Amino acid sequence: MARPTLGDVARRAGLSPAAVSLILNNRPSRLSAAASERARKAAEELGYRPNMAARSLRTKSQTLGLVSDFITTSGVGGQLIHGAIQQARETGHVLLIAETEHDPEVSEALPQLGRTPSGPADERMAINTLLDRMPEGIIYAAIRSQSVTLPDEAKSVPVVLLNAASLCDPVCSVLPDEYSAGRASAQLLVDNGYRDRIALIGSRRSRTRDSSVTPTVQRRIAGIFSVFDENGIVLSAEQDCAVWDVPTGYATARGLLESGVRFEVLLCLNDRLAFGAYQALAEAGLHVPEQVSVLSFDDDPLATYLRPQLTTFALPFEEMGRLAVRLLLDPDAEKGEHLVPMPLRMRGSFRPKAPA
Amino acid sequence: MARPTLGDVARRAGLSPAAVSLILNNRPSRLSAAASERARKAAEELGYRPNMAARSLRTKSQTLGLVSDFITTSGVGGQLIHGAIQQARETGHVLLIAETEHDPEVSEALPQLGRTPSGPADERMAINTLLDRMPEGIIYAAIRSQSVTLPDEAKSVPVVLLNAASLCDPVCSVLPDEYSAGRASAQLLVDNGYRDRIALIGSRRSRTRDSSVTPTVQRRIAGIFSVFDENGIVLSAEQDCAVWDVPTGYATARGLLESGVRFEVLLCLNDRLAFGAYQALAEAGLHVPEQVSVLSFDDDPLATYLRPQLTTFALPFEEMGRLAVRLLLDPDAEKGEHLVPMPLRMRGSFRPKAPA
DNA sequence: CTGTTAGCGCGTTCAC
DNA sequence: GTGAACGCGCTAACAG
Repeated sequence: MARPTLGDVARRAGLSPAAVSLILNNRPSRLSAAASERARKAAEELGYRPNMAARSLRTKSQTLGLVSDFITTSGVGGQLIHGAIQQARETGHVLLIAETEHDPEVSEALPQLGRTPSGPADERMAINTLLDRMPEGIIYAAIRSQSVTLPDEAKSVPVVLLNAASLCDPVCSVLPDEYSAGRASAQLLVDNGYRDRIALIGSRRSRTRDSSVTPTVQRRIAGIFSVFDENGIVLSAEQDCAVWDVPTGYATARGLLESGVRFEVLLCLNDRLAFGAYQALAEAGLHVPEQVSVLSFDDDPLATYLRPQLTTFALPFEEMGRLAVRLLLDPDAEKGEHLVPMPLRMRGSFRPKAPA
Repeated sequence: MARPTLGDVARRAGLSPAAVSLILNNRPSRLSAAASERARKAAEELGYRPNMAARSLRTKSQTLGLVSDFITTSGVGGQLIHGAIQQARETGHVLLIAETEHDPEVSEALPQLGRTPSGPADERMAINTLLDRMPEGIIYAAIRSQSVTLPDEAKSVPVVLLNAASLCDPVCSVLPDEYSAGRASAQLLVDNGYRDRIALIGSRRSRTRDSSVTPTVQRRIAGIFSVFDENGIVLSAEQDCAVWDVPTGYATARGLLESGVRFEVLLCLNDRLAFGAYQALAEAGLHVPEQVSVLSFDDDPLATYLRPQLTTFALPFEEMGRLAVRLLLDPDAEKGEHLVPMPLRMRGSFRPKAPA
């Protein structure tokens, strides 16, 4: 009743294990067609499957490691993993997952330093636990860090950074194309007739400690302003937000409304801010999109909960997960940043400017 | 530069690999203290770590498999995985994750049958891919099925069902304690003075095809009514909902308001319904909790986005993940259902009944 | 007492 | 077509 081994198959086929191995792996050899036939038949009948643990000792393990510090956070970790699993499966690979108990406070306190050179202890531990299983490569996923420094341990196998970049190590890293999405959002306004009465919520002129905001979103902001600048557009209002969460969105939008500034478009730098803004707009009796169009980023699940649903540029987490696996398995993959487009989810909160 | 092996350590310590193995594993043996010292020192200096792939051939793999059909869904998969990883780490185990491409439509179409006896092909494939790595056990997580039938493949190692139950196989299964939570919600109303003017949104008197609703939530409903019945409480209104999503919550609550039924408490059977209800209440100019207290289930991330924040009974996914791993590793674990309490998250949407 | 050798577990690969 | 070695670690039997 135990799992059949190569030896079992060989015995049944009247061959040696070596012969069966060659046959089942389609190795070039001069084994007779009859022998091949018998071997395959025996394997089939026994339901033989090679033991990967044993095979790993000599060849590839067909296993990839994924280390992350945010599987639990914000629900998006799931999408990233989902994409990676899907892609891995296409090549018969399986994902081994570990989490670092990354203390957000610590990494927030040292934003410029990134991490200490050798990496925190538990991070090294997590990576080592994976390496012990001989993965073919490791995906290093992070949410709170722009400049990751890889622990030495990680360098013994191919590494791809997921949602993170490294300043020191020459590795592949997969990131959302924030800059292009920023540009696209501004361009969308221009193309639809909006040139003034545009308000923006969530800029980061001042330093912040909000751990939920990835440094890469600075590119989002840069993209937005690059298009506005090119078109000579000046914002009616630009509100800094220290934190990108719902209460802040509410408070900021409310402040904006009370200030008396008029605007027809509200560009929110993420969906949670937009959610808060919706609450403030509703309170003020303003209708979306009739009186105010709202545009946002992230495509958080809540974007479709809102009424009207939120038009937003999606963080392409699933596709990022897939790409990370592809890069990991591709020996010719170019080092450096690989940007994944952030697709526009056009929904009810946005409409073209009404003719004057 | 290659990873040091047991042989490397032995050579450096001037011992045989066998001796070093005995020492590093703290096996009872009569090796001298001096030899132990040397072996440990050599291992330390080389940064030796045993190769789990090789070790798996002889002993335990320290690896657990997790198969699921919903990692990607609703963001809660992450919490389940998070809990499992945490618990696994405490015993030095690592998680191997696979996803089945489970077609919701198919399983919805056959609710009574569960799954076909042998399980869908890709599910078996996923399980086999895991088994090839010799895990010590497998966690089988599902979201859309009450009565799972395990593929034969899964029976060669210990199995724990996570968020699923089986009618045919005698296995451990981990479930949220929906019945108790249902009772607790109704009891909370009673204890706070509410005996009438209670409306409920989301009951399931009629059949449904909503794939987002686990059959176990029937217990949630049963729990609620058990307490109401015990206390002779009759609902002012009870609204069926075919789907438990935001638009349905909105439409249902709106219908309720338009019907003219008066209520001081709105008991929603999940947070998405509650979210929709909030929208309808706001439109009608009703304030939460001053005029209507709202109580719900799930503790979806959006529960804290709402204003006021939603009082809700949380699905204890992280703890469920932990428990699944504990049960898997405990040879004495009792078969059958293991229920995890659903803790009350008391927030702003609920307040005791005002004295008359 | 102290430590080693030989063989196992499973699949792959090379020399014959 | 096969025997034997190998990858790595564990353990029963054996030798000093």
